[in-house]
Amino acid sequence: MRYSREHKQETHDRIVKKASVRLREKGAHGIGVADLMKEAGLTHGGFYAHFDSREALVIESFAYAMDRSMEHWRKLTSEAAPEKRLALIADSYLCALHRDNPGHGCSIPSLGAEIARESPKTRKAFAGKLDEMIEMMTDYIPNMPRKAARKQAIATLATMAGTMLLARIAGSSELSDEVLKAGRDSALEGARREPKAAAAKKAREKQN
Amino acid sequence: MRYSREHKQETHDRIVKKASVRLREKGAHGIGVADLMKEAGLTHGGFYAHFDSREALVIESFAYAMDRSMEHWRKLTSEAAPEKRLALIADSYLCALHRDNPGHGCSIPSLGAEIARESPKTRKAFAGKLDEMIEMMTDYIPNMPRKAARKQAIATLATMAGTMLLARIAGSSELSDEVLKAGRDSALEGARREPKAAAAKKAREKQN
DNA sequence: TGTACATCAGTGAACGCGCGTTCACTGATGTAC
DNA sequence: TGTACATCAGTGAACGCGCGTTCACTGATGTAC
Repeated sequence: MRYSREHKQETHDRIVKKASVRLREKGAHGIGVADLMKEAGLTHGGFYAHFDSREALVIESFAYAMDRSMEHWRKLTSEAAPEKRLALIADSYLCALHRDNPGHGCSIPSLGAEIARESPKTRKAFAGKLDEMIEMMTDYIPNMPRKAARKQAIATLATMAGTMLLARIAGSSELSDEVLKAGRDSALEGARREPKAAAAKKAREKQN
Repeated sequence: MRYSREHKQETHDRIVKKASVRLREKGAHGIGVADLMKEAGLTHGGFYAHFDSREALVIESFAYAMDRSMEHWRKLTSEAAPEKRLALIADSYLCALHRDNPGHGCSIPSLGAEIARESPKTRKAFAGKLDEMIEMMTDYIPNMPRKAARKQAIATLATMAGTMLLARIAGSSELSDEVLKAGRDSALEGARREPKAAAAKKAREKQN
């Protein structure tokens, strides 16, 4: 190798990083290879030294974005009490800052629909990251049997993503703020109430 | 006019109707003018006798689709007891048939993200229909002050749209069925429990 | 240490293609007489 | 009723443009000696 061993990897990572922002902003088909390369300070010709196709970049970019979301959640919750973690995530997700900056936000509301229409390969890559995200949220729901917690995690994530989608359709209007607020209050409802099984278990533990 | 008075309008409506299906299936940018006209049994040249631009067709098509969704809900609930209406809508929304046939389903999960990125004109048209839909769902939540009902309607719609989005990302896998089920059980939670204010009002009414 | 050579990340012109849009034309149909 | 004319929804070739992809080339850098 002529360039230092890390050089190519660094460039590759820079392209993915910049692309992940612009793709979330403009949509999976909303920006071309030439512009994406320009974002990384390069010309379009070099693209295929790094990726087999445009679609390959799309896959890497949204996987990167999903990883950043999960990393963000991890940091956000690392020092919080277990029962407060899910609320921290939901509140930081359902805010105007996230709504107005899709480029640095969750890929599900910004790219989900388009990715679901892509090739099975692309869709499955997204589905895998989705499952990771669900598993992560499940870990943040304490005092519930795993199965019930996972169900609640899915419902909360769906409410979060759906609320963000509606809020972005509404723009940054009064309606949009109303939507965000309604979603925020609703997202955690299921997790807040302690289900019977968990309550019973807790009671048993107290007795011992 | 040479052709019968209704002829042009009929053709126009046919284009919109067919386009609304294909656009929901393929995305707001996923199919071209020529193919959309072919769907209606026409050639692309005649397009601009009916629409100012491709974007104008997109606006008409999703408005048509949103109206069809609301009409469907109206029929679905017309003969049901008031307290069962929301559940009927949520159950018919969160089924595999809807997931697997985006072309005949709700525009929010299929077109929402793309429309949110379009021109203000397009986005506002969508936002208007969204508000109509919220108002309609609010009417289907009985025994609640209007304001609380509207909040619940937004939350339920967000959960429905978000669940469908996640389910489509997951394809038609086991995960996808799990997502649909979790969303179905969660969508109505808020509406099922009677809030204090409504309960108090009911009690007062009983007393009189 | 200095020089000649090899490598390969990155360049930029070029490719075929499909897109949204325009436009001169057609021909079926309604109207005038 | 029949005929000549006017209209205009629809046709299909053509337009400029931007896209994803290819490819011959460049030149900065690492390596061999």
